[in-house]
Amino acid sequence: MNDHFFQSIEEITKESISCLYKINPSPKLKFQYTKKNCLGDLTLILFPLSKIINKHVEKIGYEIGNYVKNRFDQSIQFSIVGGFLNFIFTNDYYIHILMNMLNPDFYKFKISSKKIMIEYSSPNANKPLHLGHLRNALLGSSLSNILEAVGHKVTKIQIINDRGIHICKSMLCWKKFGSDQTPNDVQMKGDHFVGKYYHLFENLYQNEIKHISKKDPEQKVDVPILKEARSLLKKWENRDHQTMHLWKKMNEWVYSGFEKTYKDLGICFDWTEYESDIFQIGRDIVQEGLYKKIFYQKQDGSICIDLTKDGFDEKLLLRSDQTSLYITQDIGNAVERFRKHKIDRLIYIVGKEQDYHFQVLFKILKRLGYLWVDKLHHLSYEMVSLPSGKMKSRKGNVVNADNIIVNMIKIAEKKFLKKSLIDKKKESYKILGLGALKFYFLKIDPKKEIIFDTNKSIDMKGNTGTYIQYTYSRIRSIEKKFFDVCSITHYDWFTITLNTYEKCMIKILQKYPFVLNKSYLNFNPSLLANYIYEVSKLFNHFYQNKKLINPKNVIRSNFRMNLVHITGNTIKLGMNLLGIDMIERM
RNA sequence: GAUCACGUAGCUCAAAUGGAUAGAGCUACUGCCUUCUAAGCAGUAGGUUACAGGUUCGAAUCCUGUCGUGAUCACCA
Repeated sequence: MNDHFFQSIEEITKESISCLYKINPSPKLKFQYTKKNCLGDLTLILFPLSKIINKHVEKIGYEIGNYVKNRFDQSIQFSIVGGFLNFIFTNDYYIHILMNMLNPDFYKFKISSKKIMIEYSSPNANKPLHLGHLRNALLGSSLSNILEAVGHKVTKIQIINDRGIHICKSMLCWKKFGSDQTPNDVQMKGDHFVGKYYHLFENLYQNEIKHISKKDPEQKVDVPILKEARSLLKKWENRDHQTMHLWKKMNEWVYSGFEKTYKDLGICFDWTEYESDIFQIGRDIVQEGLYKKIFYQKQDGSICIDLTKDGFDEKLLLRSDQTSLYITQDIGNAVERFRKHKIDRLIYIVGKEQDYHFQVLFKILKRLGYLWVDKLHHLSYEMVSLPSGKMKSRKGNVVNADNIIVNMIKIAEKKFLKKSLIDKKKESYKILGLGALKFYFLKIDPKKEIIFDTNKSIDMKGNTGTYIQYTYSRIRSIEKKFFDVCSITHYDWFTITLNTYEKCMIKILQKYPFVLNKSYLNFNPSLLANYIYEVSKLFNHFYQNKKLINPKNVIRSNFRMNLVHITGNTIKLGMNLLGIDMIERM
């Protein structure tokens, strides 16, 4: 066997250029996978080279092509179309690739090994998680998996907003109208229970401001119910015993509700931060910045930074009464996270409505002179909306995550009962329903809006989680069948002439590390999701057109089973990184 | 109004960061189960990539402008 088989064509091509044209260091080469309808497997784009070498593209193509072909002892062929040098793998080369993939090392990556902290989900402690949180949490969770898969050490955190006026609103209403009921008394999830009182407040408030004239909007802040909420906040700030007790109690209800939702979704965190613990941090840094004249103090005592030179406005960092703001906390928290945990990167998964906030935050930290500013990343994602438009809590059209989860599982059960589901278990419906839901959310590019139609629910055909699940179960079922009718032989595959389906499968399976890396570099799980779909689709073409098991041709059946097995593993590996469980039979 | 993001088939989404003839699924119609799982496969139909310029060997992708949608523009979070 020749070593060249496991050396990449890219490397040999690079070598050819320094050898043939004496260019050092060799220029960045533009490789791509050959387009579907062109002959070939890997393509080198010659236009940029032609400029550097100052020769006609075709001439360069022949020279490089021949060099590579010879170095691979003719097991790579090539053709030139326009400015594209297409390398064509021969039969043997494909078989070598397959054998390479059978080595478990193919799936072990150490692309990079950094300590990365990733913050996601981060809900308010006064209502259940909704579709927006669902997208956020699924993104964060799967991205964490992807980061780990390429070798990073990942710390997953959520930060719960458990203090402030909005928390006092639900507390107030429970005090007034809750008649001492607990979630248990009414058989409700704790977060839904508390959310009920939060919405009650909003309704009462809307009712009170209805009569306020538009000419005097300032009156809105003076309506009785809001005054009451503010006085409760004051009590909380003064650590009034009763208020603290109620606050803790209600928060615990909410957290137990969150826990259930997260558990259903298979989402977890390494730890949770609470704003009530950290909202004061950052004040020292603001004082320090003031001392260093990076910030300035206004007449009323408030502290600001002027960011107009950077295209932003003036930003308030500490109120005139010296209380801190969200940004104050975020400054302090970022500094703390780097100092305490010695992290190399910090990723915030937060919706795009906070793009400006993060731009300003990063700019302020830069002005303060922190060198790790470029290690911060805000992964911004578009909103989830309904066909009727945006979800707005005031409009009352917020779809909570629990309802969707329950609904999906129900749909799965209903649909699958009609089919010949082999594993008629509750657990299977759950996996199938949630898998469809998660895939639906993750296959879409984070920066694109998701329009979620609860009536249409989620498709089970075509580019869906269910399609992939079905393909996977089919694969496992074929493997079982194989052992019933065929025996295992040793590799003797070089006598086999591969057909197009087999070549396509090998080609796409070989892309897995490339796709995973791309997914990581772009912080984008949708790339992986779309790839898994592609793998499934190609497999189904293969399956429908070729008989995979044939007891009369044991060698070929063995070869195909190895290919099938790798396909199944790749699908499972990828889906698991998306946070989706797979079932073996359906 | 200003800033930012997005605009691809009737609908939902792709397109290897500037590459070859822009691809899938849904929907509609036509075929394929005595044979490894038909939740599948094969086929037909559907496009001036919002519009107009520009940059170069080459643009859905980069630049400028216009239009449309959304987000942000608090001593809110």
